[in-house]
Amino acid sequence: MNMIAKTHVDSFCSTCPTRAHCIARGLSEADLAVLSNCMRPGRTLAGGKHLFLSGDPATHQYHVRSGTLMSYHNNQGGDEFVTGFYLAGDVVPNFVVDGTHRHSVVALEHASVCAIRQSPDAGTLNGLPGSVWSVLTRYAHDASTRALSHQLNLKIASAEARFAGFCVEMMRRLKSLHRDPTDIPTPMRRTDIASYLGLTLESLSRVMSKLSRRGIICADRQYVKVLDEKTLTSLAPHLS
Amino acid sequence: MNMIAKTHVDSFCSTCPTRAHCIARGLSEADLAVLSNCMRPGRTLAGGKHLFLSGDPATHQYHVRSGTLMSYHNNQGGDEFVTGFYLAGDVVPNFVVDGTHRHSVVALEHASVCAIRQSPDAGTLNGLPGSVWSVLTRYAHDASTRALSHQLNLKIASAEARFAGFCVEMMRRLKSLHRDPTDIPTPMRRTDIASYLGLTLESLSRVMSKLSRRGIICADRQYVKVLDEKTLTSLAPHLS
DNA sequence: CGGGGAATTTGATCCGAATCAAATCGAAAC
DNA sequence: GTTTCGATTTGATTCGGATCAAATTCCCCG
Repeated sequence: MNMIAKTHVDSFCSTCPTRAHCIARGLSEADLAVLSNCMRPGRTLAGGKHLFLSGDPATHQYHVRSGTLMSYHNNQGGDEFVTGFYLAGDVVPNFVVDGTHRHSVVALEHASVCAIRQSPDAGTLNGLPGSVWSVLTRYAHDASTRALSHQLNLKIASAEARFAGFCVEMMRRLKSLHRDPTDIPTPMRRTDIASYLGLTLESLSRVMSKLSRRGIICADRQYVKVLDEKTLTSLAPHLS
Repeated sequence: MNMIAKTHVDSFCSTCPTRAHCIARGLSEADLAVLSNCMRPGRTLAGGKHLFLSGDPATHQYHVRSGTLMSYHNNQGGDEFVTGFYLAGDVVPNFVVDGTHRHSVVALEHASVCAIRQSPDAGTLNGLPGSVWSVLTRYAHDASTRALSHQLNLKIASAEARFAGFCVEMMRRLKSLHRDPTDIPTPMRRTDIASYLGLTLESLSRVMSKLSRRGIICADRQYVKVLDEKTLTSLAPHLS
């Protein structure tokens, strides 16, 4: 994978042209010096080259120093979705499940990025407990992973697929909490679910009625009981 | 605002039922103790109560300890979009522009959350330079803000509004880089933009042709020149 | 300068979700 | 138990984007 090319460390934050607009904006010279200890040398990419590929282990968090990057996700169904474009100063969002990237990032033109390690090297922490570091980086991972996953769901035109995606997503979370995934609690209103899925209340209702008639779910005001998890999952092929 | 209720600090991570599933998962007892110094006492919310409202200053990052929360965004157009649901262990994404929240978060049922300060209190850092802390938290802010903004764009059905939203978003970034916002570089293919917007290549092409005919933009393979920024912005009313 | 192939635009038709409208269900109050 | 109002379901129609198809433009290369 060779995620971080061992290029030379010449100019870092203090000489960076993007300094005023990146996540390190507003820091003093002294702070920048400290920060440099936690950052890795910027990596440069020729247009068309990948920063990382879907499936690579997620070890760093990146932000753009110059150029333009693009991220895209390919599901097993074969279709590909572009999930974002990134200019100088932008953070490249992490879409990580089980420690590996779930989207690929490619340079659209000559570009360079800065990197910060998910698990910092010993010695770079200046006294910061590793636990605090890892929790802070997990914030960034978790929030963007969830948001990107939902983005994919919204790009699916079919109302049925969107609702199935919602159920699959909820089931995943319930599983991770060791709760029964086939009992999806719905303390929110139908209107809220519809709004979340970018559908009208009526469309959502129709989809739910149809799935109920087909014996795939059984909906109640408080719960959605999943009767046929396999079929329901197959209706949301876009979620990898 | 009283964002953090001064409730008593009884049980923290070490006695938390969600401990195994939250962002602090996998940490040792010793690490949890260190982490507790950086965390604020959990806040409990009755169903229907807000964790924060759109417009409140963004001072903390939250994750859910128990219960269910919902986030929603209301733009000036008056319509409201639900942006997410959060269960125990989930990170509540920050949608922050200029230091204030751009979405509201409400408890759907009795819930409790843990909070970590954006700017840590002196004394909680154990020697950690504040710069590193703020950069790490900005990663989380920036990534989820961008993703949530795009989510809103995808919920807009109209192809025209989506493309306008894309342009507005790009213009914002160019402005923050002090580059000419009316010259949007497009090093990506039309297919990529269409995929990003959840449209077909043909629909995107039609929209761009129409806006060109109306004299609002002038598109080239490499650039989109914005001729009438005001009108273009008015076509994307969903982006606040 | 001309040829070839990919990228993009334009056209015609179809389909599914939005919209408008009305009926039914359900929980809380009386 | 009944009333009542909001939440949800169901129905009929409309509209916009997807799809299928074809023309055109733009580059790259010889």
